[in-house]
Amino acid sequence: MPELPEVETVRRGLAARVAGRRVAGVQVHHPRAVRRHLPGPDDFAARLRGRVLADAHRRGKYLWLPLDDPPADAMIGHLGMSGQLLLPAPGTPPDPHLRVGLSFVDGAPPLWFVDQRTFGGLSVSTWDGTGVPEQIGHIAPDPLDKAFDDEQFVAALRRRRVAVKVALLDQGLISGVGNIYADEALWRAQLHGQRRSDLLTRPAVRRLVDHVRDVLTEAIDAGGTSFDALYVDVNGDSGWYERELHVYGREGEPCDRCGAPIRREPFANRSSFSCPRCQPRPRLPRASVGGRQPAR
DNA sequence: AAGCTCTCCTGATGGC
DNA sequence: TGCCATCAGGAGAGCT
Repeated sequence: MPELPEVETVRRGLAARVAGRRVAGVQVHHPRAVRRHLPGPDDFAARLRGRVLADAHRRGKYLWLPLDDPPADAMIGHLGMSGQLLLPAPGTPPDPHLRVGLSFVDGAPPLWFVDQRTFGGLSVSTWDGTGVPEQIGHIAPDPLDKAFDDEQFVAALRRRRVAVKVALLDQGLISGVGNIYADEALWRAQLHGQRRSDLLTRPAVRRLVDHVRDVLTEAIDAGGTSFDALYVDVNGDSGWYERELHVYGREGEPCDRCGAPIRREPFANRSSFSCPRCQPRPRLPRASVGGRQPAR
């Protein structure tokens, strides 16, 4: 599940091995993979052909590769749930989930966008070389970005009136955090995800941000050591998951802090994992947040 | 208008 | 054995 650390691992691989290469050809095998490129697959291919992919940037879970010679625009990538950007060694068998392939003029390994579930995608967006490309302008800075302002985030979160986990997953408020790292950060901060954002104290939110940053940083370090340069295991059985996760996917196992069995609860059509003792549920069931009261 | 629900997609898994 | 339901989940469209 690519969240910020997995995407950062991919970015580093692209920066090291793709930057500077000139695109020879583009094959779009599945139009859905370029659905965010509104002019369509042919236009997508035409805008890349002959251009140089220069460098690799990231904000949150989005990647972009500036297009050079001449410098203008950028190719944007999002891995969604199951996307991979791969540089297959010669002789690698074709992948059944190959959606887009880029070949390069120097005969270097092609760049494959492989995506089983096609939640991710590629596109070309206008970019003037400053800030972020137009298409991802609505994405907030991530907490590892110099542009991220802790106090501004603390204030913005407390202005909202939502479950704190909803705020952590809102990419317009703070980017890069997904379901797994949200649960891990909340466990570290000893907060239940349904705590209301507007009722948290400033110091509590500051602590939470620090935990988010720690979790992401530690995950990048682990990803860097246990994954190949460009391969992120979408099945989630990387070393990091086994070794470091405290709550996610650990229902029934003892809390590493207090020993209570980890609980799993439904959350917005998915699951949340937490410690029932370290992270007590808020007393009032979400007041006006979350809509419907139970029928009576 | 902020907050919430729904939808996109495929493969693994479990119940009957 | 085989079929169906459920789950995984990022993000944006659309509704209230």
